[in-house]
Amino acid sequence: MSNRDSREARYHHGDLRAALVAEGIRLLTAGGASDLSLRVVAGNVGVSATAVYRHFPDKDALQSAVSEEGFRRLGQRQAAASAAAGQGQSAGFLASGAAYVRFALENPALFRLMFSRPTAASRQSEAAALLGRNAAAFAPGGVDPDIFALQAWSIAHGLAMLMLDRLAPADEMIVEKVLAGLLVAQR
Amino acid sequence: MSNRDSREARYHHGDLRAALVAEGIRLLTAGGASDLSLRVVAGNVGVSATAVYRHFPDKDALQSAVSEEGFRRLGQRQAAASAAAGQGQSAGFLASGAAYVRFALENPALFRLMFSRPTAASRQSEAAALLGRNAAAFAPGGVDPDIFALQAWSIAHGLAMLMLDRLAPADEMIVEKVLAGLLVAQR
DNA sequence: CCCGTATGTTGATGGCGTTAACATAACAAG
DNA sequence: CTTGTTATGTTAACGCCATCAACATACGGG
Repeated sequence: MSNRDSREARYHHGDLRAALVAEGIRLLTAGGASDLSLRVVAGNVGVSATAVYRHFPDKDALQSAVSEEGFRRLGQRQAAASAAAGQGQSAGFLASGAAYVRFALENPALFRLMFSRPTAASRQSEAAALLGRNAAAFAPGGVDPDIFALQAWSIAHGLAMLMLDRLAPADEMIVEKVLAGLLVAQR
Repeated sequence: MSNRDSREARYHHGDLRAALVAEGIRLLTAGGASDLSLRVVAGNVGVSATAVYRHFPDKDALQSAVSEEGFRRLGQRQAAASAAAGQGQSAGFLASGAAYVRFALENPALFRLMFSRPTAASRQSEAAALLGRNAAAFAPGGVDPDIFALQAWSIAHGLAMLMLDRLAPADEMIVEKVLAGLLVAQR
């Protein structure tokens, strides 16, 4: 009997928090970081600006939630790419790095937001675990796997950033060559 | 005869543009990116907010000028570190990379601003030239020096960013180990 | 000396994040 | 079913922001 299914003009939204995060992601994907305003996000979801404060203490908290969702999606993309190229093999390792860079290029504003806050939550994600396993497997002899993991992350992250800033041409071929350098030492 | 030397309440400032950029750098060094507001920058320089528009078309242009000054300082630091450690030697190359990361850690907000805009002017700076020379000298056999240069820049830039975001511990020892990985292949 | 232009001023506008006060819907207890 | 509590929404207002328009001052070349 409840009209929970009818999406018409209900006073209570149902799952406003999720809707706000989704709209935030959408705005970031569509435009730049400055397009992410509380008023606009709320308005697009069909709710007054201050309703946001029932679910987030301030704008920064909303951005953190959006950022978290971004990390989740990035992790998925990396895992998928890694699996497709052969998990546990060096091709899978490189593919997960390339997926990282590709995600950044396809979602510039979201990626920037994810890494624009000193508040960036350290990811205990699957992605971090995957990186750890790969680092242990592919670190050249005598190199601390933790250091190697940081090298791998740094090179992918730095390359993504430089390409976003147009300081390097955003070319898939270049991505592969730059990332492959990591494994050269081991040949 | 001119009272140009007396700094007292002149209607015309003298070199407002430079003063605004300097104050912008100072604010960024002191605090976060959000502390950089036209009104505050202008106020601290002793001028009304709208005076800024006589020297910059909008806030973004002021930020670009501040960013440019940041790049100049970064280049200086790299050149100095490289010279001190032995220019043309691998130690000098590594030192310039470490200086890059150190600059980022010492000037978080400025560094972020410098790389926060798709508008980031590509640097035809001395720093770029230095990187090119080093890449040509130290690229492992069979590796395109341009690719090697991009690898070096990416790893330094990525490491700096990850440390700023506290996704890696900001430890000088770690910086050296991560950067040294670049040259391992050549041993 | 004087006038044109560069450089500064004040005042106003619309958008922003945020707070306070109020309104309504959902829900649990009697 | 009724009732009171709480979660979730609303409107109104505040102060800060970037920016614009109109006006004021001072520098420097004829």
